[in-house]
Amino acid sequence: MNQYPHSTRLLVAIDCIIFGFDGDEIKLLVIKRNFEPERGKWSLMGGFVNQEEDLEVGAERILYELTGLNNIYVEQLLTFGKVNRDPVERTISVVFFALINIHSHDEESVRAHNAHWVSLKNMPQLIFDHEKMVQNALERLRYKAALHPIGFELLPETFTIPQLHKLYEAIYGMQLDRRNFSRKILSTGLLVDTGEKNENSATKKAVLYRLDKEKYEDKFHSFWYFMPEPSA
Amino acid sequence: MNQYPHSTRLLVAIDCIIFGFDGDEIKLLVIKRNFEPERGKWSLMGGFVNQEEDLEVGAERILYELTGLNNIYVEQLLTFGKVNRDPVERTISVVFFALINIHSHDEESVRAHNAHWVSLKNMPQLIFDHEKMVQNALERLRYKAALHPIGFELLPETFTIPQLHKLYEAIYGMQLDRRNFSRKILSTGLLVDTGEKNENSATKKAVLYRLDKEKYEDKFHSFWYFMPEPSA
DNA sequence: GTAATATTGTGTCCAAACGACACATTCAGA
DNA sequence: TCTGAATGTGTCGTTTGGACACAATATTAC
Repeated sequence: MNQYPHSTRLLVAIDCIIFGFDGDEIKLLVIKRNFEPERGKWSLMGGFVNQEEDLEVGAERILYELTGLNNIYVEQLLTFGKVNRDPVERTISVVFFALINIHSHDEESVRAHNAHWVSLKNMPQLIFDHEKMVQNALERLRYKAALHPIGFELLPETFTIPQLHKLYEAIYGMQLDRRNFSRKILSTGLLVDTGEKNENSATKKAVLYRLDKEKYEDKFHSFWYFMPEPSA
Repeated sequence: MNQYPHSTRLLVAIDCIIFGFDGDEIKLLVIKRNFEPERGKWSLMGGFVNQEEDLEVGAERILYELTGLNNIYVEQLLTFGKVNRDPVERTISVVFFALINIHSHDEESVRAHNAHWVSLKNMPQLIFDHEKMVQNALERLRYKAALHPIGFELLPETFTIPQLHKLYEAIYGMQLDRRNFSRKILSTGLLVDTGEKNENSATKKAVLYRLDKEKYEDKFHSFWYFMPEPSA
């Protein structure tokens, strides 16, 4: 098996950025470590890569372990590998970032792992280089959400345009004109009117939409704004 | 040192996508392997991560070894880690992609490594999952070049707008209106007229421009097109 | 039951940007 | 000096985007 005997082998970890949206701001799911090193400190959910496990499978295993969720939006972010990033032993960390509906996870499992949703504006200190990972993930989220219809992953199956509007304001930390936003979103043709209305509202009830899955799949890899489709 | 004794350690490699532009099309620098396994086949330039070496440093070392170049544009792409991607032994590969001026590298060194520039449209078979890596890098190049002033990395210090135009047509594999492209590029304010002209031309000589480095640094992380700057 | 208030849906207007295209200019070579 | 190919600049009509007004809906207060 070992035909590359000259080279050193390293620990390979997976860390997961898990974003949710509570209706007001973007939140991050972090755990309070109950193991050494850094017991009691805040950290991203993570684990080591198993010998016979693909990286993506490992990420899904770790996400499932914490949230009880399958089939969620996951994408590989970057790999962090500074020599001294883990004081115990050199460890390469492949970071994934996931978007979930904040109300859909398994409460039991989250409690068992000592996990909590924290606000990005008010984030506790995280171990190692985990804060850099989060910063990087936030940039990626902003990047992608500006170009691809990715925001829906943070909302329930059906949602209103005002909810979507608040989500985008939270992602970019800025105010967006309500009416122009609505026009832009509707012009994508990705939203389908369910005919129902949001009963939770205290005033005028907003129309509930759902994603047009087919158009979503089709359009996902195209830019919303800039370029005509590359050909080859 | 080994305080994570339960976990398996894996080989970690670095592979480098190196793009160049010959005036007509995007080219990729690949090597003909003179070592096992897969001796004699085409492959990306790569190497293993050293015990005491950051990933970025490793990538720069490998790029320097092949091209003799420092201070070139390098960015981490993705990490490939399928269990059986390397038939010899499980190896995680962190892939970087680099953009260089195709005429600036060290000819000696490239020859010594059996390296060649190949056309993307006419690419030979590559070993392992290297073709996927290239495909992925091409997508990233298209993505970034549409949003950030990254194309200049593939051109010499001074260049003409027709050259830049051809570069973008090559990147996207499509025709772009010459006049509209020119207007768009000039409106970014990133180009400085050097006062000189391209003496190689057989007809009307085009004006040579160079990058305004300061504006380049300032604007690099902002989108060209879509969003107003995110605040926090 | 009616008024007040907050929220949602739709529309208007003007300026900026974009794509399609015309025309004038410059250079090498016939 | 004429010709052809490439380069630089401009025009025009359409579309898009941002700023903003107004109407419709539902809850609550009186």
